[in-house]
Amino acid sequence: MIQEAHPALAPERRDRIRILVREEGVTRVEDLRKNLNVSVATIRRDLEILEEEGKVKRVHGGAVSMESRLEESVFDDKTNQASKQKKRIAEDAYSLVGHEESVFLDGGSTTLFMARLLQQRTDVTVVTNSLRAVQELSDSGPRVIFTGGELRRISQTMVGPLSSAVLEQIRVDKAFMGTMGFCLKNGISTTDPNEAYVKRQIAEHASQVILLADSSKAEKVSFARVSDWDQVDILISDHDLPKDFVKTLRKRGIKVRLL
Amino acid sequence: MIQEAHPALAPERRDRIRILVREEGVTRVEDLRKNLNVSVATIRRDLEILEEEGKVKRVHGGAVSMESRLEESVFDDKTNQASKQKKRIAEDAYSLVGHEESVFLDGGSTTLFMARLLQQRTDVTVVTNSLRAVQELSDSGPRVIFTGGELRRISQTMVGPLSSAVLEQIRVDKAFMGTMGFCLKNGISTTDPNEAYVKRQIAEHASQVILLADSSKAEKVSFARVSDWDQVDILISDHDLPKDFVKTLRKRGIKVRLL
DNA sequence: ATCAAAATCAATCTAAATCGATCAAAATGA
DNA sequence: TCATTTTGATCGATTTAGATTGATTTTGAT
Repeated sequence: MIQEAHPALAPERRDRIRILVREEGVTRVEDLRKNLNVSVATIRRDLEILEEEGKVKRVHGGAVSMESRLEESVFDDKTNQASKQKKRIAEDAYSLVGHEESVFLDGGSTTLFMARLLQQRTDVTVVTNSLRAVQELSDSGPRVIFTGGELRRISQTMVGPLSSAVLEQIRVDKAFMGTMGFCLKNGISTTDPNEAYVKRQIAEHASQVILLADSSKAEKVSFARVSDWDQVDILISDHDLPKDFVKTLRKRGIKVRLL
Repeated sequence: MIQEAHPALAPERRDRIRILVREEGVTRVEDLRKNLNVSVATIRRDLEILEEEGKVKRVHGGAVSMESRLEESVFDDKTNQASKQKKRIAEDAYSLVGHEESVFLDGGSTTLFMARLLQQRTDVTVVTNSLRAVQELSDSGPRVIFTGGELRRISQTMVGPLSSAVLEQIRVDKAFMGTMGFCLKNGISTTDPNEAYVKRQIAEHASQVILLADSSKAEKVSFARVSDWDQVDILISDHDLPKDFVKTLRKRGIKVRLL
């Protein structure tokens, strides 16, 4: 086996693959092989792992990124474990929506599943800054209030100061929020400061804040800080969440629902 | 089997097909084949899959897009004379959009054609309260500012007091407005008072108001009054507009462009 | 309306690319 | 050193794409 001077460590290589795939949208195995100077077998093994992690979707000849953009496939991908988890969380969250309540729906795939469930309801009011959520509800369903603002294409959400203009004028019973990461020490965080700002503002205008996040987001910290745990009333996650993590949160008075 | 240097991955190719079909409204198999450099058999197989996914509808000789629900009614209908007229008007209106300008796009099918044209531009800012326009521009294109508000399902626009909260904070160089009816005596009118209110507000915040309306709307009066003619700077319509109608408007200082 | 020619389609088959499983070689860490 | 993990190579199995052929649909002329 011939190795180059600086053989990348496995996780490092996988991260490079993930980024390459994300940047291209889709990438073929052969291109990755040439790029990383390893055998196709290695690439395949890496892709297999990345698929389990929900980062990419494997297709014949290569892989499609599941991060950002083209992930219209979140719905299609029924086999994906991560996707199933999100769906379960969304269903549980939906069960919390009471009669004639008003709710806020954040961007992200978990809340998108919720939007789909809310299609059946006509007694509630849904406030959202997620373009996809609005699309789900644009034919029929509840009353829909959309926060305006500037379109952030990567997340398909509306952000920025103009969103605030609308948000300042409303209150909701329950805010269902997604997140990119949450940890005990630093609270909740996401990638974009503008989005973080919108989330923070919503949290302030909601009677109850419900965080939807599968365990893969645990102990991860993103660039933009959203809020501390004292803003959160309920966390809905899954059983892979570390026990002491759950314990600590409950001690702080946060209801934790594990699915 | 002969392969070229960079054969597109199957999902990538299908996505390109989906987009090509969406952009054209309807596309023939043969055109897709030439575009993508694959055999017709492959195109057919792809269309079969896209049809299962509900993205396109297959017809003899090609496929029709099922996305952007408007295709069904408006884009589809290439033979429809009214539709052609609207497209011409939209193209003329688009030619008025200068470099780095900010424009407002109203709801309605004519402005939707404009949205489609604006997809290519990245130097402008588009403000709109039309959900469909945002959908057109959600993948790529100019900066998009969406007015928030309550979703009015029938027109797929955002209306109500919350829209105002955003509109009050912005100004545009040009506002492109559709209408349900316009007549010399009563000015411009539309069906819904909420929408009329939004239009009025936009007109006040635009340096130039450009009315897009084919001649079928002439001398029609709808329920909700939008504004008088003195608000309008340019009218783009077609040659079927009565001559004295044009004359009177020009006398009042309104530029009239007939196509 | 009817028919025939042309175009398009669906089904089948073949070749090529890709994949998954397995095993051997290499690297890693105790 | 030896055990463990990681990587690379091989080979039969699977998937995909292109070509062919007969069936179906559309078109245009009567």
